[in-house]
Amino acid sequence: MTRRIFVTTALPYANGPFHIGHIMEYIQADIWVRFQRMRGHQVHFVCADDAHGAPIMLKAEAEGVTPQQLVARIAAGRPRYLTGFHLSFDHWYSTDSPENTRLSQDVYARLKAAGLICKKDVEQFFDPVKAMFLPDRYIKGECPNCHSPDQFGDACEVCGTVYAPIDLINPYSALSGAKPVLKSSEHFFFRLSDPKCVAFLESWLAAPERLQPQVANKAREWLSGRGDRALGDWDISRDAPYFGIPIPDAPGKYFYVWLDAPIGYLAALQSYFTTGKARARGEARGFEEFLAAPDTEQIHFIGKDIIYFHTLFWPAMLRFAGPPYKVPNHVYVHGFITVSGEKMSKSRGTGISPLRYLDVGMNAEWLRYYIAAKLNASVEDLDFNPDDFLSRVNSDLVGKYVNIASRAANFITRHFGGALRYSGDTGQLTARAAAQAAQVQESYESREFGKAMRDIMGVADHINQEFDARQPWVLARDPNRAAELQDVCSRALAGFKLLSVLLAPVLPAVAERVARQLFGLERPFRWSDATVLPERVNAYEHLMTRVEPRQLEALFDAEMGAPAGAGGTAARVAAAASASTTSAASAAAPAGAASISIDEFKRIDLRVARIVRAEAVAGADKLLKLTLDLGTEQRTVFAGIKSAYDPSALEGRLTVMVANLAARKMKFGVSEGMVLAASGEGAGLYLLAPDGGAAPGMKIT
RNA sequence: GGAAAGGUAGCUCAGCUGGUUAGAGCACGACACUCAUAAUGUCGGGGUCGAGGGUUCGAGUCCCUCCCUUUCCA
Repeated sequence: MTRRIFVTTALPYANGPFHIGHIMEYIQADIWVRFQRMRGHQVHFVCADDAHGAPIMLKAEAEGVTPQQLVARIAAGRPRYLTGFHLSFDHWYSTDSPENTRLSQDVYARLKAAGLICKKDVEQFFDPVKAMFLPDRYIKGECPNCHSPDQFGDACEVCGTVYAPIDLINPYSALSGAKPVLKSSEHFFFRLSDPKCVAFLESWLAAPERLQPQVANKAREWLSGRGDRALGDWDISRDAPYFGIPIPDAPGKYFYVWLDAPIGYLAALQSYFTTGKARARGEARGFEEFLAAPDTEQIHFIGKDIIYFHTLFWPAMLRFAGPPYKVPNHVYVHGFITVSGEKMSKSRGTGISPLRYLDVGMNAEWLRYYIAAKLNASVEDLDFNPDDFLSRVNSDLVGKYVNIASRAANFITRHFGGALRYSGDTGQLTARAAAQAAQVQESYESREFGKAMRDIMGVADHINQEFDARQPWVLARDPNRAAELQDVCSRALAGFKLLSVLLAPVLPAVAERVARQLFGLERPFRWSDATVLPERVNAYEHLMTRVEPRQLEALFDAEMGAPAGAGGTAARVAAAASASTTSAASAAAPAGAASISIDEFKRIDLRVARIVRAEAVAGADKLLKLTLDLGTEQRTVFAGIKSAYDPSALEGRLTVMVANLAARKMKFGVSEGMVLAASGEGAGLYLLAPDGGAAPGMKIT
């Protein structure tokens, strides 16, 4: 039976380019989608830019453009990523669209008719200069707990206390600097706490297989909260000025961006239908009929940071809006991606830049494979480790997989003109392939991609072993054993075809080249090709190059300029990152980008350190290897100060180091921080030193 | 503070409902091989499965306590 599947990824907020977290989510969903399509199922894979909300409005204002212009500019940059990483979305749309306006207002009207909308007065901070209510992130002030200055209105970044903006001491507007005043306004609420909502969600969450167990548990926890953790109603309105969708019959009121963002999934789907693309995919029904159909599977891939919205608000909205709206069949949640074990910090950088990855000439399919190899169906985080990436991609993809075609096809081309021929019984061969394909199929279906990749590489190992055992290079020297040689190579190439089919969801471009060029098919692989023995091959052309360490260096090095005296100890920028839709926390950059706040400065752990040993580095003309004593520990730091200092003159001196700089592997060893030095236009480097009396380990504030 | 997930070889990770000497890949060492853009094969070293208790004939796998990491608390 052909499944009809409507798949989305989380809508990315349109205030900036994609980061590696977005790309990871899209790759995960894309692999699953391609797998389903290969199985012959009908998949409609859509996404959209999440365009509304205060951060975009304010960012546009700061840039002197309209929000629409800002969003259009961001949207214009999307295709490069989508094609670059082989992401097979059928349609990419925007929440700032007529479809979304109509759908959002429709859903709202239905919820209102169902008695699930209520109004309450809310007292909020108001910026008298900008004449607008301030979101929490745009109010700053002194933390009521630890008294750190310049903290955001929702939580203190220094001590971690969570509070309301009203609790801040000496609050000020991050937009105008003005002192905000409390002002009351009528807000609209979605009555999530209504008993019928709660009852519905309890049963929805209880459906087996609908959600990962951890996710369902988390949602249940929220649902059954007591006391101050009790389930609250959801504030869905914002006052003008606001970039969003107007609430019908409520002048000056707009839907909160999170109300219309998930509805954007449906708006994108509708636009996809009206542009005729759904028909092209073989869907004859109209948008509403498709959406309402019981056999339509609605599946959302999201990051773990937006579980609340997708497992409580979203299904409840859909359920009580009624047909044609239908609740999601599955919400599949993934963790974050970290880089070298560190998470991203928005104030420190954005991790691996996906565009830079492409620009330095790295192959998108390497990343797709690497991510697939480390993904499973749980909500766990995934780490991008450069060394691991290098060895994994090179040995699995080039050494094991691609190599099979290379070593076997050459014999066939040279000795048999491309013809494959199998001696003896091939039933066992196809039966084994069928069993292996079935196992991998199950892993793809359940999003256990790591297991799928392990199993596939196990198959590749097997093929290599059998090939080796029969020593075709020896057979090739004996004309009497030609049939044997042909059999060995044919079996290896049948195996290679099997592998290519199994890897096709992950490596779509390579698989298509294999299908068309090597095996002469006139279409890409289908899943059923896995067990069809090939009959001939064309001359082998190389399919994939190895990852060069140099490329990884280029990927990371240029992320940040190397500060003077640091000998290139630029931090390997960490990246966590979910591909989330609007986060209430996504604040706009403060005007005057060059300045940083005190809390950003405080992230840098500067310490007094004693240089206990300084030595020249063999083979490096600028570097000195320093051993620094921090009082409690010793660090090795490579510093580019050889031109200015004689090593022996440094020993015993006190200086200042950055103690929390991510360790960086250099040619000569690992540098665990950097020392600070001054330099001007000309030659000359001047190491910083504290006044007398300072001791190693002291913090510089 | 409340809650969740995780802590298994140098690295990245498998280990389902408890059952023989704890597995894979990479890295490392030795050997073999030479068809392959130095790929492949064989063998090997290496882990008191975060710590400590407990249940059990038997625990990485269940229970308790603690430590560490990450995350969520709209």
